[in-house]
Amino acid sequence: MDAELRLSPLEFTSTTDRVCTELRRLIVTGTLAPGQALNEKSVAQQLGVSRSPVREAFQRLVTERLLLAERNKSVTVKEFTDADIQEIYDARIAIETHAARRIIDAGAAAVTRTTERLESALTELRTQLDEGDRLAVARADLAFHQALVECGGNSRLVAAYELLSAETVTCMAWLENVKPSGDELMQDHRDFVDALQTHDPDQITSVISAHLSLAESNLAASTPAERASRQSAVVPQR
Amino acid sequence: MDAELRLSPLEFTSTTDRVCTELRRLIVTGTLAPGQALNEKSVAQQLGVSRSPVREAFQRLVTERLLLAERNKSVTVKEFTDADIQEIYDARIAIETHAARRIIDAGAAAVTRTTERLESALTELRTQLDEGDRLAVARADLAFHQALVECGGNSRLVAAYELLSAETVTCMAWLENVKPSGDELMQDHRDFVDALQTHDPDQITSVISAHLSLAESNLAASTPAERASRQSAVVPQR
DNA sequence: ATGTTACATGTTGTCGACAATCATGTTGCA
DNA sequence: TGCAACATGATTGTCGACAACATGTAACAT
Repeated sequence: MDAELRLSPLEFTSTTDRVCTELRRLIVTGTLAPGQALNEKSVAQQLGVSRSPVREAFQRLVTERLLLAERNKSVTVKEFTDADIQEIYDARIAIETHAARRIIDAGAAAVTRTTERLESALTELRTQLDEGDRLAVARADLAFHQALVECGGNSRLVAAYELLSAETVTCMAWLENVKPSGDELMQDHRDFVDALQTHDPDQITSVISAHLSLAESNLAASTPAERASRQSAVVPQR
Repeated sequence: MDAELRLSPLEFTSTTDRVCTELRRLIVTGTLAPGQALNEKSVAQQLGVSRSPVREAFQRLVTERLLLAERNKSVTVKEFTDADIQEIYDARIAIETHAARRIIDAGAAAVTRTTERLESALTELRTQLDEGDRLAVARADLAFHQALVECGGNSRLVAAYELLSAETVTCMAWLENVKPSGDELMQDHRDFVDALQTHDPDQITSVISAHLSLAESNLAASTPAERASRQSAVVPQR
């Protein structure tokens, strides 16, 4: 009967999921300004859905720390202080160093496998650097680090790290990051990979700490990016 | 005028918050069985609220990994496998060791302050041990570790650790934990505090790893707790 | 007896509406 | 002119209703 036409897996995604994804995108790309209040009705109308899924998406994004909720007040896009940036990078150090140690503990094969993934992430980073899109570079950078954490094999730490990644990108989107040159950035990540291959936990730990501390100070030293251009496209309705 | 009756700070908590708190309590105490399906209407009726706040609470608890959601299916209470337990304790090691290192980095004053908090947590643990309530002991144990993480000063890691704590308690509530004797447990935590006072990062790191690895194997070796008694009090409506 | 179809029931996903709360601007009065 | 009280409008919190979906049961055909 149905021998020939083998159909696709066919995947549905809930409305809440899509709202969530879209809002997350708008936040991490900086399209929605920090501190920006999000009107439920307005967001719902512009996305063409009702308020229920929007509210549920808000709930999720609040626990993801991208939105801030206060009773009887509109949720607002989270604003990041210097202290936040410090915390984010500190937490990233905690998770990355742990992942690296676990990978080394797991033996040479695990290190090799990780190295391959990191190399491929590096290639992507180089591509994006040549491309020139600031945010795409930031995402490729983060993808590199995320690959390391994933190789650590702890899904809970991966989840925690994803939240930190989203926060990091959000910060970068709103601060004119005093980025090192592309070559410097690449070299810095190469050192990272090399350190992993020494199989020395303390070595890789100090390299990670140094790498992230540097990135943190680069970010903290940045100035707020003016962007009257892409003014919040999802709220003005007043 | 209003000199005499000075009123309270007066705090309101949203319905969603209360639903969330109540469900969390039922889950971590094991009143709700792992795998148990939660009917929205039934839960709403029994809590005396409508489905909206219940659904929003579900959203939060899903991101807290206490509930599991599937499209067009009832959310279910998360079930934990041995792999989960392994992950949870591994993640706890990552966060606790990092916190300890940061506390030591912060200097002698920070270590002293931390020690005081840990001592007070130990006193509470002793009290609960004498009391004899298994779950209360587990909570006191977790409170000790949580105090350490809080002293680390990174609110994001504290938040991540709270999720892990809740998962840990849930596991303990459902497994007949082969607990060491009260004295052993106390001594183990005392060693923990002593290690911190050496101000040696590697020392405290290995003690934490050993402590949590031991706790993990105790938990993993446990047998599922039969509890026909306190059968799920919030769902039967059929 | 077995497998399939159609139906019946219950549950989730989504929506619009109402009540409670908050923000704002205006009026009244000292 | 300044402050307080009020009126007004908008926004959130909560609710009940309906549609879409999934599951279990009965009828039917092979």
